[in-house]
Amino acid sequence: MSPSPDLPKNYDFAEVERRWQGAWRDEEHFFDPQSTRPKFVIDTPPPYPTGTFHIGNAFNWCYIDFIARYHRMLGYNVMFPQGWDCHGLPTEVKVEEIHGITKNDLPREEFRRMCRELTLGNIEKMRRTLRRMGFSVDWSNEYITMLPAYYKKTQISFLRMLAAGYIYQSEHPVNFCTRCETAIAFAEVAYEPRETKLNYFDFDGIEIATTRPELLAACVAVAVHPEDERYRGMAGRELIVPIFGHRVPLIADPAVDPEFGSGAVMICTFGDKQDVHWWKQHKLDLRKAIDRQGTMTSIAGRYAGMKSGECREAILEDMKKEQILTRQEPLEQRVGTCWRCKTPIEIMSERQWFVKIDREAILKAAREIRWVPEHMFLRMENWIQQMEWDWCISRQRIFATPIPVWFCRRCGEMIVPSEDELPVDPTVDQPSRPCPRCQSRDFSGEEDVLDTWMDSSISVLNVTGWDGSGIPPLFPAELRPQGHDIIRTWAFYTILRSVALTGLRPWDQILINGMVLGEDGFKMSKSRGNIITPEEIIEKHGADALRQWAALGAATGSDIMFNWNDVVAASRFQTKFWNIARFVHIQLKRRDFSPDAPVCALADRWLLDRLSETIGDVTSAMNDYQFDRALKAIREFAWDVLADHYIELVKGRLYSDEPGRDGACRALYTTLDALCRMMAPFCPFFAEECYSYLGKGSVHSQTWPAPPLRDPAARKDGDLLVRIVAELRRYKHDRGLALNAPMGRVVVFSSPFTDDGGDAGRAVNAEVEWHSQPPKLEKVPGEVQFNMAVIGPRLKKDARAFMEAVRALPPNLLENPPARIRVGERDIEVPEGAFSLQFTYLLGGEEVDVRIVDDAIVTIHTTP
RNA sequence: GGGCCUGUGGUCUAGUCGGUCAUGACGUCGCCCUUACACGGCGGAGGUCGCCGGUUCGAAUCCGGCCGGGCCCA
Repeated sequence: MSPSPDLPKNYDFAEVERRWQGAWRDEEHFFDPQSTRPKFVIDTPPPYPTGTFHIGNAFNWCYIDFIARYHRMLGYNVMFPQGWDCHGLPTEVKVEEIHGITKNDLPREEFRRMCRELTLGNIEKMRRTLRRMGFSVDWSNEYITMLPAYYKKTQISFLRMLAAGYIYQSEHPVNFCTRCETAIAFAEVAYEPRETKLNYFDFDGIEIATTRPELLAACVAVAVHPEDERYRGMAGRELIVPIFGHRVPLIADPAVDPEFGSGAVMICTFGDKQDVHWWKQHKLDLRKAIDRQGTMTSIAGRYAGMKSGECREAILEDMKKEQILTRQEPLEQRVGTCWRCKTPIEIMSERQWFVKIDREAILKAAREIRWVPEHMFLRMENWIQQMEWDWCISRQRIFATPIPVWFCRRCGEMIVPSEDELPVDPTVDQPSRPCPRCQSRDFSGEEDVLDTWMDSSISVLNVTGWDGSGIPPLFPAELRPQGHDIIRTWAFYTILRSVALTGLRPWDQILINGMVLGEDGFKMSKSRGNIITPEEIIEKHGADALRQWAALGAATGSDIMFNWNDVVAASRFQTKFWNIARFVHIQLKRRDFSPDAPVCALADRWLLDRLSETIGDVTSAMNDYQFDRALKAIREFAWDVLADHYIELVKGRLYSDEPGRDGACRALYTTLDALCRMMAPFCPFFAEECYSYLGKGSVHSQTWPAPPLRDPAARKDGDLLVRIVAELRRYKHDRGLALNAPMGRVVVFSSPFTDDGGDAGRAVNAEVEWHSQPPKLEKVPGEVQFNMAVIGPRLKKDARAFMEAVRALPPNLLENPPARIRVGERDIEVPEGAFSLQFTYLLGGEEVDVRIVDDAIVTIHTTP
């Protein structure tokens, strides 16, 4: 308790944050596999290593770090791992850009090496931001999905699911991006509004409306609604496709909307998802008119070789020539596009790999997880329930985990490596044994690679120690923190994979955070120019201030608008608190005090009771992940209760050498200690710096504070004391008196207590006397105040009539209420505390001002 | 078109399993440089709690409808 240096006058966040960042050791945050303490494993989202850790990441990580630090203080063995989800198209594109090449110019392995190199550099940049933010990441559990140690596990998971029958390959319609030349999953399809033309043309006597004339060559049927009078009896007929001349059936299907266009629709393979339905249902032909590059195929006849867009124009032109195009009208529609490059997706039938989706099992596991906020579960539920196709996991890319499979060139047999041979790249490596069926050694390796979600959806298995079999030792994890934008992807796929590989839910709880919006209320984007980087904020106000913004800017789960004001307010709070700490430190040092001194003064016991209440509030808010409430409670307590009320009240006592001084010192010490601990998860640098002056080591190795004292009587009396002092200050303010100006004699008539240890008098610079007996004042009755919290529940319908009856009572009865009162035709019992009569008081003879504070009467004798 | 969320003083925001006086921050106005802090203190002004209707003694809070915003999906 004898840290000697005083706190500097100003808090220099830049110096302090730099110093502590350098002083803290990574080992302090390592998960301890040997420990017997309860575990708390967090399945941290592995970000995509773009090279910048943006503010949305920072926001998400703030929540995680609050939780990690809080749980460590509660005694948990916390794992806060950091992963990097490396594979994927953006890096491929970036590498092509940097080196001025296309991926097909180089051997696959060479291209991958370039991608890995870029990614490692990006990861290093992002690590720096993570450290600068003060995140207590467990770097001993870092993982990088593109490295063999990790993607080996991805391959094992693939083989396990393949063996278990979860994975199959099949020719099936998939979403396909012709620019990226790869299949994509539904989760990767973004819908965008586009203006297009609805073209009406004559189709062998029937008018058809279509937005995709270029697919005419792929037309396999025409459909009408079975009840549509216009086409009564025509189902089953054959029609000749204009321009191309092949024959297609006219079918009836209730899914056709008779109101749309002409009520007749052409079914192509494939224009949209509905076409796929009809194609399956009616067992129609398959005609591929567009290839993987978006070029028309040979079945498009004279249009073959054109890009689909050119083909559309050419066909419309030819329709005009043949005079079958009857009209065109503009149409607003939502087009499915590739979420990376915004190219409209095509639905194509391709041989692809799929993962079976077991809706019921996934839903069951999802229900076992505690969703915070609860309503986010509905998004998962809706997504699961409307899934129609299995998950397409194969991609035609390069920088990704290879699908570890070969095919025998002679007999077609599929060959998989044994698990101890992994990882493999089947385009480079060869099977270790000949084909089991035909003994051939001539193989072709699978060139398709895995969807990146196949990597990241086993993040939880990886961090919980999965070795490829059974249930990992730390499984399930305690918490998955993530944004609501990836519920249908990362959360969904992870649950799916955990169920498939372990039969269990992946986590006990999932905490969903909102999105960060720019100051203008829109999502941050380059095109809007409303991007703010974490570095920019840290530079101006420090990491702690940014962290406080994250905690306080929005209720958990809500989207949060970035707001400089909140950051500035956070740094002001730090300044305020710094001064509180400085004041306390000066007082503790000024004169020795006994750490065992009894805390008996009313104000001191009151402070400790309020502190205890605050600790309780903050604790329960933390347990519910209500960081805004938690930090708000801390701030309000520190600023209002401690600084503005308590310290103002006991200043005089602290300046004195009275014995009561020790009690105040103890109360302050206890309070400062507890506040530093509660702030530690939110602003780790600042809390550490303040705490260091207490000379008790790092605040981050302390336990979460326990309430020091519950004293309901002191609480009640102290509230009154504080209110009386506030009233006296207001009185001075109203009179134009300086707050420290002498104000003569004040007499407080209050029955609850008569001893404040002299605090009030010193605080308002007056001679304050306390009396338990009421003064001999002339009472003048005033307003009746009703307590609706009592009256409402007891009297319900009669409340209004009751209040009218009370108001009508004569003054003497109002002062001493009768047990029953006549309301209309009935006698009604008067509930206790139903109302109270306000009085104004006059003290005969002497000229005094009277103020009423709750039940206390305060007389102010301006002429002593 | 469907699902979920949301609409609170000039701005942002808390509160939404009903209880008189609606939270806080920023801004704004007035007074005060009181030996921790003017990045402070004290006090004030400012709100039909989106609109309409219903339930209730009582609605920001519950119910219905309408209007606006967001997210996810068709």
